[in-house]
Amino acid sequence: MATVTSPDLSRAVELFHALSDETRLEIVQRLRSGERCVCDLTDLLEAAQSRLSFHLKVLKDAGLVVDRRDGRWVHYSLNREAFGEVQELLGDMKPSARRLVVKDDGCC
Amino acid sequence: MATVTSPDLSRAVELFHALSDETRLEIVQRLRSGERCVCDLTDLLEAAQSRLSFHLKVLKDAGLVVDRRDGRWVHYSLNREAFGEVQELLGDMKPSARRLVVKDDGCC
DNA sequence: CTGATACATCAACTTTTTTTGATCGAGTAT
DNA sequence: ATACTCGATCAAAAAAAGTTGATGTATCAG
Repeated sequence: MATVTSPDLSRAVELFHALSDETRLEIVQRLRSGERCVCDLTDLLEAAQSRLSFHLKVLKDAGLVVDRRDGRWVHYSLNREAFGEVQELLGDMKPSARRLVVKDDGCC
Repeated sequence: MATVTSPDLSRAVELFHALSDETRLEIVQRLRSGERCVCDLTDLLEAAQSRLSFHLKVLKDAGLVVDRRDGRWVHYSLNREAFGEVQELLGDMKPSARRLVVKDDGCC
């Protein structure tokens, strides 16, 4: 049971970073309904192909999406596990319900 | 019931962005156990005061932390609500358990 | 083989974010 | 008042992230 008290902050940073861009969140939205090829996404988002490729790579590197080659198309889809990972991280970060009171003898 | 299908992506971006930095996540960790003044944090994280001030502002603007002035000290603490908001967003983003199959007549 | 299509990658450039050091204001203590 | 501390803010510099257009690679069609 990893608490976020010491665990890989880097991993959390990577995941949150991947989710901190509007284009990437739009991609995620589109993928919610199922897998899509890049060409679909360029149409749907009206974005340049190299731009989408860039963002898909960020998402893929973070593990949030996976790709599947099919002939000359590459289909991307969400990776349920990674999203679970984010939720878990978040659970660890949330202030505990009954939070410890820090000895408040004056301050500093 | 807001699905992430149209809702404020901007808000999601703001929240995820605030969480996508190592220094800020360290701050969040420290605050888990209760409120802290900036001076505590500069000690704990061994970071320059203006640097912490900057990151605290990012967290505060996103609503993830709140501050409370007490004499010449300012105490920061986590805002449980905002973390709940992130969890909710995430729930909306996660691929649905049984995901719709997109008509896959060829492609594109 | 030749041409076309889907996508990745690269380099140059632009924009945004982060760091640093200095300065300012408010609150305290003497 | 004077001096000191906590912390916000600002400007300049550095670093990181994103965009764009061109080129490369693989696959498919003819």
